[in-house]
Amino acid sequence: MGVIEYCNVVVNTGTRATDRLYTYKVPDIFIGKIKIGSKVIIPFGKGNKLLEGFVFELKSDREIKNIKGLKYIKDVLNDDIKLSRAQIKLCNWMRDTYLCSFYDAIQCLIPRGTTLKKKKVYRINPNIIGSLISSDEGFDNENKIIQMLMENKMISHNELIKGIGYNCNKYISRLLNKKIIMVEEKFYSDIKSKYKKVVEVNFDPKKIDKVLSNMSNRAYKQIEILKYIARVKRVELKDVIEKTNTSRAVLNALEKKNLIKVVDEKEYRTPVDIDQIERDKVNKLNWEQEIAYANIMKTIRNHRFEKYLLHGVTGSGKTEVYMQLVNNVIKNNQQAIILVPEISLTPQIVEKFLKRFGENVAVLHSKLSLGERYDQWKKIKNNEISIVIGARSAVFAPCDNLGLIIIDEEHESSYKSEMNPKYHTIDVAEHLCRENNAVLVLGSATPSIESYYKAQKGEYKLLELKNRFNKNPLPRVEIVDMRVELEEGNKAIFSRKLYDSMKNELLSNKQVILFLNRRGYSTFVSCRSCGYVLKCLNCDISLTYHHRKNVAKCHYCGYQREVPRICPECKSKYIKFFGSGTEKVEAYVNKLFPSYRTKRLDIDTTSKKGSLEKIIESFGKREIDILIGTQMVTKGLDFPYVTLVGVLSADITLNLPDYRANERTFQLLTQVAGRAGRHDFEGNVIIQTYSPNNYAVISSKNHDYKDFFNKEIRIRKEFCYPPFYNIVNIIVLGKNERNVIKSANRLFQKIESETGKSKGLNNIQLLGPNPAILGRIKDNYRWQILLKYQSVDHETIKGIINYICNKNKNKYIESNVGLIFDMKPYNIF
DNA sequence: AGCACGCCGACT
DNA sequence: GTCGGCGTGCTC
Repeated sequence: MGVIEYCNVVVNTGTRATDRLYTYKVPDIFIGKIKIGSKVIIPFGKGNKLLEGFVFELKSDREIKNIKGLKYIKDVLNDDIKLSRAQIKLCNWMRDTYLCSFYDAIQCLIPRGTTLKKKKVYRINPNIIGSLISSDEGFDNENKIIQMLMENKMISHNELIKGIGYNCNKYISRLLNKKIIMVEEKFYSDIKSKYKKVVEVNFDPKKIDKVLSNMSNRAYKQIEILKYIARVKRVELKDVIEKTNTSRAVLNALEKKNLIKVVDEKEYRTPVDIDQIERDKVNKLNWEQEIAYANIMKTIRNHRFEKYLLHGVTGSGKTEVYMQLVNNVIKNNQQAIILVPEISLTPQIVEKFLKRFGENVAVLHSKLSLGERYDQWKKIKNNEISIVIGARSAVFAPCDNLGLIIIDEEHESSYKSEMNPKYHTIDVAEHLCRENNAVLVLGSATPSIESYYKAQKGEYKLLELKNRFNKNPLPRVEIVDMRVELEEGNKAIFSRKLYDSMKNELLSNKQVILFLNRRGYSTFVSCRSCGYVLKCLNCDISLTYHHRKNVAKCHYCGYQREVPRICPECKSKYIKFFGSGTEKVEAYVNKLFPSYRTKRLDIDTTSKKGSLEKIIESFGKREIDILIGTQMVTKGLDFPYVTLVGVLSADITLNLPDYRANERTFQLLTQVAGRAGRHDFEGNVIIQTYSPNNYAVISSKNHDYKDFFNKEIRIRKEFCYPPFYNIVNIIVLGKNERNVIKSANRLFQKIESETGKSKGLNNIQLLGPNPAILGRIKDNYRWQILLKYQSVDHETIKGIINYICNKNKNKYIESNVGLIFDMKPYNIF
């Protein structure tokens, strides 16, 4: 191989149109310094605009076909963010898997705020600087600008506005025309590394007496410092000054005498105050935990890639298993990533890890500042931290030495990104573990149908924890048929059973959690008398009620119908859209139980920073008797005095316009029920519903996951849903509605003909093009095309979509019409 | 995205 | 005969 003189760069132009590698020549000064993954500045396009890019490949002259006409790399930013080879591999994999651009993928892997921005800076034309004085009299503002530029060599546009005012543009352009001043563009980033000054001893500390004997008697402050520094050897500057009661001047004198060294050291901003946290001891595992632990440990020790599904009932002690696995991984000098559905909703698991592992844990959460995030990234990259805990984006933590990824509550939909690229955390984690010969552990009390199916097929190794950690029984679950309540004259949202139980528990000083599920934007049409729900005949999905047109619509295939006046099933007139009215629940509870303390836990009451923690804390201290909450109460809460959980209506999730509605219901009911009776007191759960015979409701009452799985998997097969079939959603969007519709139609036809031509593709369903349910977002019209096909055909279909939509985009798509791909949609909204 | 090239109509 | 409208295509 010849000398590395060329490199292939991904350029950040901000469009998909330039989503490929561009070859640049490496100037001599950068040969050897430029690495794969380096951030570079390159000239691009006709105007040679300077842009940021990342080196994806290095090439020798022999490997480059078309050498003439190449431009040169302008700069290599070695102090900036750098991608590892593994990360570049991950980018390529993401682009291939999710049909996103290189830069979409890169954006996931680097800390936010590190993408360089540009600003205009002005300076005086150096050629005229001598002849400037006393000319141009009478132009006050122009002179003022010149004055400012004489004082500071360079001034940004913003600073000029501050000094002169918003009308400064016209003076600037006059000065530019007269060639008195010049403009140029400068790169900057929102994040700067923070440095601290550190003092180091610069003589042999053992020979301190000799050094001291050479000091003047008058230099008592210097002597003080020398004694101190000989003992500690290295200390932060501000600490020496404080401890020895001296000043910077004294240090300067010592520095001059070469007795100490003052160095800049990168300082990390630490978002968690570790000292405040008391440490926790290792708990002994019970035999079920021990089996799971030993199984996984064996693979970790062998450095083999393997995927485990840890199916453990609520309260079975999965976290303790996680922590002991992590402990072994870090002892091996490897890194571990622990993913949780949402960091703010799972403070208890985060706390457990901090108590066990202290400052070796990086907690990545959405409230970190850009600087904190950047520091954590660098710390992980430099292998100074071994454990990363965070929500889905933490899967991209730059661990070069990965041994283990744990995904807790793996069934949660928050692991699916709804931003571009619309990745699934489990897929990314799987890829990373495969590349690193690491182990992936998916944990859940209610595994997703897809994961459990994979476990059955042997793709995941299944490990089970069937008992609660402290041998407590699972709570007793009762179903209340709300149709009967209506029949017997109770039109209230509380059944008599739930009301009585609440009264009982509260009287004996216990706590109650009420769970209600509010999904404002999607309501369904149902009969309060018989429980009948309007569904799509093709898709077996609840129809969504649209207020404006008074119609019910299918989100999958676009089928729509009028809302009937009387129930087609039982002829009653109680058929209408399912009103949430959930804001009223709190008021209603207050009216029913005026002497008890009630608190609501939802997005409204927890939007303020720290308010969620506050509510949970005071609930833990039993300052609240009744906690009313949305999904937030289903996760992770672990309080001994909670003996009753009431689900106000299982129907809201049961009738989500989604093929996962039953799965979601089973998961939610099981999770929320798991909050009751975790410690010394027995737990009770009451589920109110209009569909008491639904299999999801019944299996969750019986705590029977397998029963639910067996019924659900049959329906998935029958109605052609995952895991047997896969769905792809292509969103066509743009500001011009006519162009969007035109493109969507052309795209649809092309996909139809291409998939028709491909041999061996059976049972493909193409739905659309339909306007997306949220038809207009940020001034963009959105239409969508859904493809449903057998999972085995995924690669073929992906190839066809990529060929039509990316490689030949401008043949079928109008300019300024964009495409977004969702290769595994969770929500068709 | 931007920027140049190019083909067509309006106007000095 | 020239100026400028915007559709088209490329960016190492």
